[in-house]
Amino acid sequence: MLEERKKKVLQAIVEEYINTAEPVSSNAITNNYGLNFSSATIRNEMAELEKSGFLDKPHTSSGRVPSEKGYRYYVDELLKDDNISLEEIKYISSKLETKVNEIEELTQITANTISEITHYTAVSIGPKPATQIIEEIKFILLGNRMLMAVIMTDTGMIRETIIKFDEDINQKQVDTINYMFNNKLRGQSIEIINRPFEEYLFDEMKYSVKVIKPIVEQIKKVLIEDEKIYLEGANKAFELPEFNSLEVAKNFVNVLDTKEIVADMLNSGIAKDINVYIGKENEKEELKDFSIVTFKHKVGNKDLGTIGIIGPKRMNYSKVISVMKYINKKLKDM
Amino acid sequence: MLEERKKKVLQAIVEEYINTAEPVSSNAITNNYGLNFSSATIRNEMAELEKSGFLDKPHTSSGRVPSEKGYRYYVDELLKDDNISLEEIKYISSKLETKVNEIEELTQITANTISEITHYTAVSIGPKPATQIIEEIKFILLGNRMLMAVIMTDTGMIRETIIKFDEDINQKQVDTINYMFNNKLRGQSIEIINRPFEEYLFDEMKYSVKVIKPIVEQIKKVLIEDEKIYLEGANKAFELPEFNSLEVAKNFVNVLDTKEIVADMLNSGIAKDINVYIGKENEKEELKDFSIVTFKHKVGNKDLGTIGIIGPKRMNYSKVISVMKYINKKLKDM
DNA sequence: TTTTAGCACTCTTGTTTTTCGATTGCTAAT
DNA sequence: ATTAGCAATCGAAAAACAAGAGTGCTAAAA
Repeated sequence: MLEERKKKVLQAIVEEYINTAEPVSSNAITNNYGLNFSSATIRNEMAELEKSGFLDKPHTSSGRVPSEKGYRYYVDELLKDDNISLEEIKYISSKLETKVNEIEELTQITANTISEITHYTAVSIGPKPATQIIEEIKFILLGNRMLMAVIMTDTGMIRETIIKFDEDINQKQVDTINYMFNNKLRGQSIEIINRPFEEYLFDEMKYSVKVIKPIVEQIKKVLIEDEKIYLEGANKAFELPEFNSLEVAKNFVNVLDTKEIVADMLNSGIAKDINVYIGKENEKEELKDFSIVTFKHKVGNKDLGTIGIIGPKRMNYSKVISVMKYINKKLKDM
Repeated sequence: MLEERKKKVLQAIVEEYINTAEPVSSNAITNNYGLNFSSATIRNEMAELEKSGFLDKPHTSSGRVPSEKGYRYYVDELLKDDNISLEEIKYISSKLETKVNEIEELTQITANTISEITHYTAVSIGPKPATQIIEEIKFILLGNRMLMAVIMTDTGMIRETIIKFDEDINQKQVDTINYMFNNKLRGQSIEIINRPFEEYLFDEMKYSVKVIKPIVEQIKKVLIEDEKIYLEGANKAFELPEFNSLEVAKNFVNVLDTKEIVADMLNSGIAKDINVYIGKENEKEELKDFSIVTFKHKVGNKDLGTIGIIGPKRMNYSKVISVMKYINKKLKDM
């Protein structure tokens, strides 16, 4: 679609801009990026790239800046995804070999690793409840009026929650509850918990609404409503020049502080393992000044959690995507 | 120590500055705050207050700003701690009446409430491990190679963690572990876990290092190393004019991102229920531009968690302290 | 003795003007 | 098709200026 030289010019401008955060002049990329032409020639190419929407110009007499279309073309067609050094590979390996006890811990460590290598802020979230199957559920009596429920799913996720009662319960009752719930829930999708709780009542009606209802409600809360979101390296963003704008900085803090935005950001884009959203491509208005790269940690069809990198549109896509691809391979091997 | 009128002037300047964030001129406080004097008189007082270190002047021809000494005097001597409205009281009550299952949840809700009412950022941390007594510890077998340990303490804190093994364990073994650990740990301070793990070995040596060691290590990790910190309303700070300075904003995000700073900030100052640290009074260099007010949630001598408010030195101490005092009373009644 | 009116002086803030330099687009030569 | 050359454009930084807010001091008033 673009001639070879135009591609080179676009790539040069994107990469130069990613490095410098300054509008790129025709002079800056001549005799570089394999562009052995005079600045005048480059200028002509730049003018045409601007006309077709790949570049923007902050003002008449300034250099060029990639437009969102420009970034998109770069990401889709020009970017190299082997931008990862031996040291980085070693570092990743050492981090991922940490012994973890739970799947969500691994997702967190991965997010932390990506953040450290790319110097962008990372957020992570556990697997989506809807896709998970309940493998076992255990009730443990704590004291006389407290029950802990531990739910294990097929993805290796373990969630626990505490339920308090107004009256004493004994071990025999707990055994029955254990049996009842496992009978109803084992092998079912987590979503089943959304059904009216009456369904959990036994015919015998031994265990009344008083006992069953709070259990179901609490399990629902912890499994479906309470999406745990982890944040890594929020302060890293403040080193970037785009954060000299109060407006942008404020917006950023706001986004990270709003759970719903982050959750949405991570949950959109189911298609691929790695998804890139550039500026206004993001559904959420609040993210229009940022780029997001999400990475779905999957094994087969099983969703094990999602990690997102949030940074300026002038993000080092090549580095981020390279690291994610490498980690993806690494995790699949584990 | 200060004459009555000087106190009034100081108070007026502190409160005016808290409201406006602008240096306070002699004119601004005449015929106000009970100061029915001409601006010239006030000017003389201000000059003397400055000489004795209670006020600062950004430059020769500007109004006055409280110094840290000024704020300190205000907090210690002048501040009113009944700065709380009926609506606020109602709101607090409704929030604190939420049914919680765990002590740390209550601390979080309290932090959230304080943050919402004062519009400052709140951080919270659970009770200090050192002060807690282990009441019970339960081990639950999950699958064949995983153990969940649930530890309950006298403060109502419940912590759970998962331990993975390389080989199968059976229920009988779990029962023994249960018995062993409760035997050793029940009624002891959490700190006991810091002792060399060999002490947990039975004479019979039935359960080898292989089993005991990972359990002790994991419990140690979750109880002592892993201080859970919660953050409420980080974005609120960005509404304040002092955060227009990139420097300050950056510092702030950095502080909140560094667990150790926050933990230290919350753990210092054991003396009173409510502690105020103004600017450089904070031990940590990073906090020198901020004021911290911490609130220790205690029942008797038992530490149940700490909540901290972080904001500009120009903090509304009166509001913050009033709210905390009210909440303190309210919590004690529960 | 205390308070206040009056005024010169200081310093910040905001605005306008000027300067400087980077970069472009176009034209004409290569 | 490429490039050298150059006028034109615009922003960013510096300089110059004006306005205003506030002080400190002095001398008069209470």
